[in-house]
Amino acid sequence: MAGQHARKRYHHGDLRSALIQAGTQLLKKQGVVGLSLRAAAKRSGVSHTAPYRHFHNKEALLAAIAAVGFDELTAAMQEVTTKHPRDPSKQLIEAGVAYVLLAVRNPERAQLMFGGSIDFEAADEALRQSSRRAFDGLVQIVEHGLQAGIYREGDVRKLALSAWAIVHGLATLIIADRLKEAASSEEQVVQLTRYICQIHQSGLLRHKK
Amino acid sequence: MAGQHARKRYHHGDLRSALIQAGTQLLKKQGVVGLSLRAAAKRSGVSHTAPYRHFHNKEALLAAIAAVGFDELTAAMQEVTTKHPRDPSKQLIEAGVAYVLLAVRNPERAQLMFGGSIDFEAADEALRQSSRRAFDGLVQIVEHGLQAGIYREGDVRKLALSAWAIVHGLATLIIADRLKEAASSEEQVVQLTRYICQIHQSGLLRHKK
DNA sequence: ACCTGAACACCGTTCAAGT
DNA sequence: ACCTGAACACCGTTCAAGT
Repeated sequence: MAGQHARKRYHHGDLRSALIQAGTQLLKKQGVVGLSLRAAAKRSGVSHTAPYRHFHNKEALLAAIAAVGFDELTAAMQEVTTKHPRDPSKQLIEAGVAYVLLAVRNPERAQLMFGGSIDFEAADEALRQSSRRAFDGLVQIVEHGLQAGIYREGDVRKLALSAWAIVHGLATLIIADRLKEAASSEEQVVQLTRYICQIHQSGLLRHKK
Repeated sequence: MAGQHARKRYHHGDLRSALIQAGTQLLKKQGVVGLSLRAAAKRSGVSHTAPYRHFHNKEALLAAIAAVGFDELTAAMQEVTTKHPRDPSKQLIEAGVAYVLLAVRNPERAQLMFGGSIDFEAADEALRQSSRRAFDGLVQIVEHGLQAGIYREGDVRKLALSAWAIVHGLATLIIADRLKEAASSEEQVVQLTRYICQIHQSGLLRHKK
């Protein structure tokens, strides 16, 4: 009879986590539009003003949900790096694949992370760090390539930015459903991402003219 | 004394255009969040239900605003092509610059165009065409390069997609304020875009190993 | 044809009050 | 400390009714 998501104690216990979880579920099921503070509160069995004890406003909840995504992304990058040690070329390609896969597997959350609904300048320090760590993972991979002498000379961060831009663009285009025919199955997405990343990496390489 | 945006006739005359214009202004001033059907109606001097005579729902107004952006993008691409005839390499770089500049000069609208708030699959045929034409402009530029024999062999659309992804990603990152230090002035944006596009294009070129 | 006003079911946010 | 309920100023959308 009791609400399935409600807790019975007056003090919830861990409302903050419950709201993040409820928000993530709402996001997955109803999209960014269906993610409201009031709905997350209801789902957590709490009044619609309770969230304000834990989040300054709606954007703070969105930021917390996005931060989880950036942490997962950072973890995925590190996994790729350790999985292919001493092969910076493969690291870069597979980091790209990981980036795009994370997006297509949770497009609603990716839209939150990448879609511009969150003002990163004004955001929580926690979110800023989470998102920066993800980019730093990419910078390190490019750094490996530079140290191995396979890439052209240049500012590491700018070279890494070019890699970031191409996977970010691809991920964004896919989740915006702009590439329906070219990237419908996950397998197609992986193949396409590898192809695109290889073109890019070939631009990064030292070449004899 | 009369509302500055109001018209006096019972029939507005061109409410559809007025709403698109009002919406575009609201978007520029208040961001996507401030763009409501009710606010656009008020600004056009009309009741809050009048827009439904011209737009099936809110998303249809958003789509109409975005379509203007895609048409401008297509025009910018064509301008680049005619400005640098018989130089597909320069065409590709400058098309990238045009793409990114269009975004940074109207970031709110770009967020609408690229941010995933619009479901392109379900959208108006007009919007679908507008956005496809913009991509086709890029495909043509890559096609020129292939015909000139400067690029590696490959599926035109996939090669063009790689170019699309990198400028799209760069534009998206910039308007999401994720590149504050590297791209604050418009001049910096142009330089950075050229640099990134050159790396990418170098990956597209035929190379002697 | 085109527009209005009332109504409905939602929002985010604030604030005095309760436990 | 943490939570509630009422209140405010908004939304998008529908629908009978007006010109």
